Amino acid sequence: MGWQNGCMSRWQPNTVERLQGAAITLFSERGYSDVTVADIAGHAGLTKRTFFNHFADKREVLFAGSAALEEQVELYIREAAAGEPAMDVAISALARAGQTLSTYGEISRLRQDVIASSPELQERSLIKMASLSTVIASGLAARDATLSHARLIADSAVTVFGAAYSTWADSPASEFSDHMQTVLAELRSAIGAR
Amino acid sequence: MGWQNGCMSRWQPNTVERLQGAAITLFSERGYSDVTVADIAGHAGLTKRTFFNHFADKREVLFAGSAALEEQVELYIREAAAGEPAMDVAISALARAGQTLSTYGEISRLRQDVIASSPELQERSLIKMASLSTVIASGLAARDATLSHARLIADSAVTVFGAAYSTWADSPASEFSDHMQTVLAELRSAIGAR
DNA sequence: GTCTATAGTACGATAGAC
DNA sequence: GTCTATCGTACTATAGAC
Repeated sequence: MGWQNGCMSRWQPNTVERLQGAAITLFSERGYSDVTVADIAGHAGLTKRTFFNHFADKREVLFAGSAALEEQVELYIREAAAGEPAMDVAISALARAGQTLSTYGEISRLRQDVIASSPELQERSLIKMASLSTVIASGLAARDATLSHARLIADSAVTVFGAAYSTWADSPASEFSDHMQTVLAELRSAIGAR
Repeated sequence: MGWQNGCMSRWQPNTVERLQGAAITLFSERGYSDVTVADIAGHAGLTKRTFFNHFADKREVLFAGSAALEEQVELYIREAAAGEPAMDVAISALARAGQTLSTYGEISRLRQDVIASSPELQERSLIKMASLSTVIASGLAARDATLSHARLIADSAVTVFGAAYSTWADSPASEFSDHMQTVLAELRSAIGAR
């Protein structure tokens, strides 16, 4: 057991991150359903009890960052200039908040594959995206638009975010915001040509 | 009890539709969680056993048409002209398939409100929309695009579909495809101005 | 049908940091 | 002393194997 840090803390730091890392590693190796919560906790030098102290259920370990992401997005939308078009506000808020994802790096690809392999994880992912969209829609509606218009913009921006995340996860060294802009351009040309 | 039809059938017709109608009526009156499956079945002159013969669970009664919708959309995409832009194919397939919704008429508004009132119904709705998007993406990928491009188009088209459904449900006498075109134009102007 | 493994919960105890 | 993060144990519910 490791007293790695200078002070005499009894516990290793970064509990949540260690659990996330252990979970993604084990899920990738053995598959989501063949890994127990006890396995994950043990791999991180912790117990099942502690796992559930940090995550409401087994799926949540893969979505731990989503609350922070939402908060950031909400903040960026509030900070945006008053006259800026709603779609630009939403896209750049997501692009900026998404930069934080770069701390995960290579893990993101594994995470994507794990989620793609399990219906219950895909379901949870959908819920997280919908929640993110709701946050954005509220933020935009508070600025200028009607709620239904804001929802349309928010849903579309989150669609772009999801696509950008997919391509970015395949080359996590690249800039996330570049992927956002690329996907946005792709969508614009698909929808705009008339 | 009604022997309404000329032949000597023991059962009233339109079992599924009656169950749907009963469910939406009762859900609207009492709220989703305060209505049991037995209530719904009884209201339609049937039993709980029959309900589960037609629907996998309580939620499914509100999403019974989705499989047929997917099949129609899939067909329309296969039938589309080869050179047509992917987004146009997706949008018009959804617009055409959505016309079938007009048989529900006023019920649609109630259905929307019920879904909006229950997290577990919203969750199911998300899954249905994602499934619809997957069908569209497959269809488009078979035509021309890469899968990731097809997914972007499909997700966006389904977003438009969802928004169009919301506004249409508020005035179900109007043409569904008009709502699709209106929302598409709304999105185009939000995303396109540069 | 029984049996088993696992998810998830509840309550308390412990050991440090401050 | 308080606060917080961990751990121990016992419990319920449920899904799958048999």
